Amino acid sequence: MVAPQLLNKLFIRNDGRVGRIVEVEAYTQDDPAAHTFRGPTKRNRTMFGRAGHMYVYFTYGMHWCCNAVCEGEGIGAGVLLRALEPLEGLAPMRDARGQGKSDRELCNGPGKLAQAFSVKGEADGIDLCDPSSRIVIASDGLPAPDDPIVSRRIGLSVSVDLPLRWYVPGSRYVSKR
DNA sequence: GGTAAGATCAGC
DNA sequence: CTGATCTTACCA
Repeated sequence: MVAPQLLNKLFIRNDGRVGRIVEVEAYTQDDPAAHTFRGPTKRNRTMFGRAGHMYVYFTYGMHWCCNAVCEGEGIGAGVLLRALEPLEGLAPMRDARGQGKSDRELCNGPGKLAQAFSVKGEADGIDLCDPSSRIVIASDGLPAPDDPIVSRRIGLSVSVDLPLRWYVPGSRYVSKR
């Protein structure tokens, strides 16, 4: 399972916005809660593509969410980025999120971090491992925690009990404890 | 062509 | 706890 390996990696936009990934959830194709459960559709097709690309989807009529595709071509699996610790570019994040937001409120939720980084549908499918991409995931040397907290995922109506959510112990930037 | 539900968030 | 808001996917 690669999901917890994304913890402590950096989510970087090439305009200077940088956040550290502190919370993730995993979705595999055999999981009824995953968008890929019933096979490829127009929306989820990038999750059936190459690993390391970004799957961006729109939900609840107003929110975008970012995922890292995790399995090889033909297998629909990914990791939802649920929260970041904002490190750089807090001003443009606040411009996107609304003034008056505390540091903690900028990226402590999947819809919030997408908004903070101005990620929308156009970003679907970009290669997060290609240094020339607008958005990448990279390491600054800080390894993933060896004692990540595991819990149930959030906001689901099926597969409610699977332990597929991980977050950095002690981080005050997770969406929920 | 109609519709129910949704990997959420902000405000009361 | 509830309302907002609208796309997607499934069914007829």
